Amino acid sequence: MQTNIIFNNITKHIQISEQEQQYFLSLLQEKTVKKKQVILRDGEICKHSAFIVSGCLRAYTIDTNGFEHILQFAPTDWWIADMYSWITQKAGNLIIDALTDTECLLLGRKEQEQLFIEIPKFERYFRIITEKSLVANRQRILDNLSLTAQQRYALFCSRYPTLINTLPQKQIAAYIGVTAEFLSKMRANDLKKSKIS
Amino acid sequence: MQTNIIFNNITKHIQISEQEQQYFLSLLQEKTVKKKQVILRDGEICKHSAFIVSGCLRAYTIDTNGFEHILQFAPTDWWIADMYSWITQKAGNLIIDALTDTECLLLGRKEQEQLFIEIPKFERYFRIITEKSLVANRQRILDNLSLTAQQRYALFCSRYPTLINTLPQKQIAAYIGVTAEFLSKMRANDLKKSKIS
DNA sequence: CTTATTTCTTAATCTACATTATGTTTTTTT
DNA sequence: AAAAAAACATAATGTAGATTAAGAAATAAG
Repeated sequence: MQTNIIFNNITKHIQISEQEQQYFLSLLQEKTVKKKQVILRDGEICKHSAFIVSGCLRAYTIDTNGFEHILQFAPTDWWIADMYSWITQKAGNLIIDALTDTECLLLGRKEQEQLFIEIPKFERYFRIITEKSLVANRQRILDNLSLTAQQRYALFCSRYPTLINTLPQKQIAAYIGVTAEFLSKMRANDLKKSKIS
Repeated sequence: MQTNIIFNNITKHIQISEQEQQYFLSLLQEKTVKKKQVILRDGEICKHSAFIVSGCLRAYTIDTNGFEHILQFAPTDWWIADMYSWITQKAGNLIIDALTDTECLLLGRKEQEQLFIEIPKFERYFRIITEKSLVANRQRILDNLSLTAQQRYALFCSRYPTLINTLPQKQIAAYIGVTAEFLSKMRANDLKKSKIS
């Protein structure tokens, strides 16, 4: 597995020595996940945070009517976890599964705590990426409050150009908050308009 | 100003000595804000993060149709900032103003960085509260995706019982993502139902 | 290569919530 | 205490997006 991807990510935020890299690596656990395989179920405790080396996972819920609502996609270079369950070590309500065959690196909560004690710099790393994630999530809330479905779709396309071609439309619909049928309709409209101009 | 509120908050997460308290306090700046006073405008750089000692601030945007969308309320014991602008020190897009007369403590970004160097424990404090904030924001995204307006209002009532009696309904409407008219209608319906049962 | 499964499209109908409008009550200002 | 402004309520009408349904296209599985 290509472990250099994770160090590339880390060294954008903090500097670490070869030794520190080795120690960090020793805390991680490699895992491969087959497409459609579920790695965290509703009601379970999230024991690990996963860093994606290749492939794509997703975190979502299923509502009382059986509809899926996607909180997060995690392609290469992203972390994913049920953050609530991960930090409290109580039962969560998210499901995490694989949209494609995926390779990832798992970090246990205990291992993370140990890491912060051994190499405090890593606390900075996680603080920074948590801040960035918070900023993105806050923006998404405002987008959901203030934009139409059309605008949210356009924004998704510009923000995640890679995912548009990799993911099925219904997954994107479940992320931006519309039905697959309505997304299909919007795309048909967009196409008509682009032919005119 | 009651500075013990902030230390009460901090010591829930980390232990600090009297000396460390004094140092931290020396980095803060007291500020009082009158109701309706704006402390951060759209397009400005967010120089400070504010901890609320008393009163209530809010962070919001105004869309192209002139409608307000509220990202966050900050009553006593909460931090508020334009997180994007705060961490990048670039121009942000949030407006922050006061819903009631408010007393708060301001922490500059530079001062925060200095703090992390002088007393690394504080990096832990901010990591933890950022994690908690992230969890809350992620839950709000899922709520917005999966719940009806009725359910979101009920949830707001149970989650923030204090705010319901303090804040005007139109502010709550702009937070849960409905018009003030529709919230009023929902409340009338709720009332009818509660009279029957 | 064939069948089954999943994904995507189109279209008619429906509904939760927005918009517009008008009046009332409460709060703020003078 | 009067006047102005803001907040709240009610109701008619409008619409973005949901629901239902049913066929077509693409992927996956045997």
